[in-house]
Amino acid sequence: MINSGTENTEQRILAAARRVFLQKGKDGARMQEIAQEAGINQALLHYYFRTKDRLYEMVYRQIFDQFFQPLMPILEADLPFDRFLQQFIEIYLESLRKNPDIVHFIFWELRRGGKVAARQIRRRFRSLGPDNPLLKRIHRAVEAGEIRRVDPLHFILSILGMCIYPFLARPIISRVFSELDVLSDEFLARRKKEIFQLIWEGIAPGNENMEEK
Amino acid sequence: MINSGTENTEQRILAAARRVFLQKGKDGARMQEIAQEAGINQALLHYYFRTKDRLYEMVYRQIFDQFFQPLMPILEADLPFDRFLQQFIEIYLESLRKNPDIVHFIFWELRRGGKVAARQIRRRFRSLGPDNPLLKRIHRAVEAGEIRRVDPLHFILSILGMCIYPFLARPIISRVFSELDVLSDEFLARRKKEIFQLIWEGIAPGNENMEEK
DNA sequence: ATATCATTTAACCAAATGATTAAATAAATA
DNA sequence: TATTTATTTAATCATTTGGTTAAATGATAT
Repeated sequence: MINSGTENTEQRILAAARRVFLQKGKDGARMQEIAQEAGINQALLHYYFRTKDRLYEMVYRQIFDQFFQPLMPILEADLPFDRFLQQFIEIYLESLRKNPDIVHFIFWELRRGGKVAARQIRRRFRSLGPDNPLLKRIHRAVEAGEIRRVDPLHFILSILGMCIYPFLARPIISRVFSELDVLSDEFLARRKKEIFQLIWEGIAPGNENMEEK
Repeated sequence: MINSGTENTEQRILAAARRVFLQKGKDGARMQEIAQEAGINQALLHYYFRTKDRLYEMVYRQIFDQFFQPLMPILEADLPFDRFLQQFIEIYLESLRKNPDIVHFIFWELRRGGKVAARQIRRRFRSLGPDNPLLKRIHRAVEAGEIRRVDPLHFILSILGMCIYPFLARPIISRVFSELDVLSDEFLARRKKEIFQLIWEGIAPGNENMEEK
């Protein structure tokens, strides 16, 4: 019982719900508003998804997967670590740029999501934790002497924190530095460079001799 | 017309409201719940604060100021930059540990807070942006050759990102790495060390000769 | 043409929500 | 003691919210 009309409507609802949930969170989103956003009446929302909880869970799952995507292509490309790191940062920043609304939602709903969030974490337990491919890649780099000895988990937290924070702080940055747009090419190109450079060579004076590739 | 009884009640309400707003956000918080948390009846909430919006704005302001405190003591201490940086990281992490609930709330409500958030940002415009003491300290360090040339703003974003991210990701970390407690002494001591080391010397192989102070 | 599913409208439901009210009592102050 | 302010209770209010209903119409498949 799948036809293009029905599937189109369902997708339309999901897309609308996504927009509203990302903006308002679950608590702040209204079913009537989602219906309006999707261009349908509210009864149809319930026809397709029954309850707000169900709709929310479906949307949450999509968003969760999108945010915690493991970026497998570059993880499998077997690049030297410095090239790998540069590409990781670039792709990660670009992904955040394409979906700037997600970061605020993700962390808030991690806290608020209760069972829903717990379910998604459980579903992705291994790939987020013990079998995290990024963890493994870093561990390999340490063992192979590509980078000095670091704690892989802490290293990941550092990289991700540096990539994500400007997007979280964007509402402030755009107001107090009026010429700065976190989503602009300039800012992100600079961001990519500063992150990589900081990670690779640190800031101690005298660490500046690195040749650009 | 300020007496200890009244002020006590007002503070009690504010403290309760803070706990509930931090946990549920503005949208999810209920006046009846706040009243219960404060051990009063709901009518008194309105007697003191009139509306949910007003109560929220007062609480938001407190929390905002707390989160964006400029840590003036160490900024004024005129330490060498590496010592300064170590202390900044330590104090910042400790501050986050004392108020782990704030981070999720702050960034979500930056997005959701609308006029309220805008007002607070405007109020703190200069100290967050153009006159940011941390920006100045970094700029001075660059000019004095204490550290290599970096973009001060990007550098701040990196430091803050690295400090804040584990707290944001805590709901995940605690589930997928069951032995890890972000708020524990061990984790934070390690975090402090890894952040400083990464910032100071980077990860390129061969950057490992730094003596511990 | 018939049957089934998708969609709409408008009204309705039950519960929850922020807020108010009236009256009484408790506490603080002069 | 008298007055004023703080606090309580229980009920109420108006509105909103997620969800339901009945009937009709539109779209699709056979």
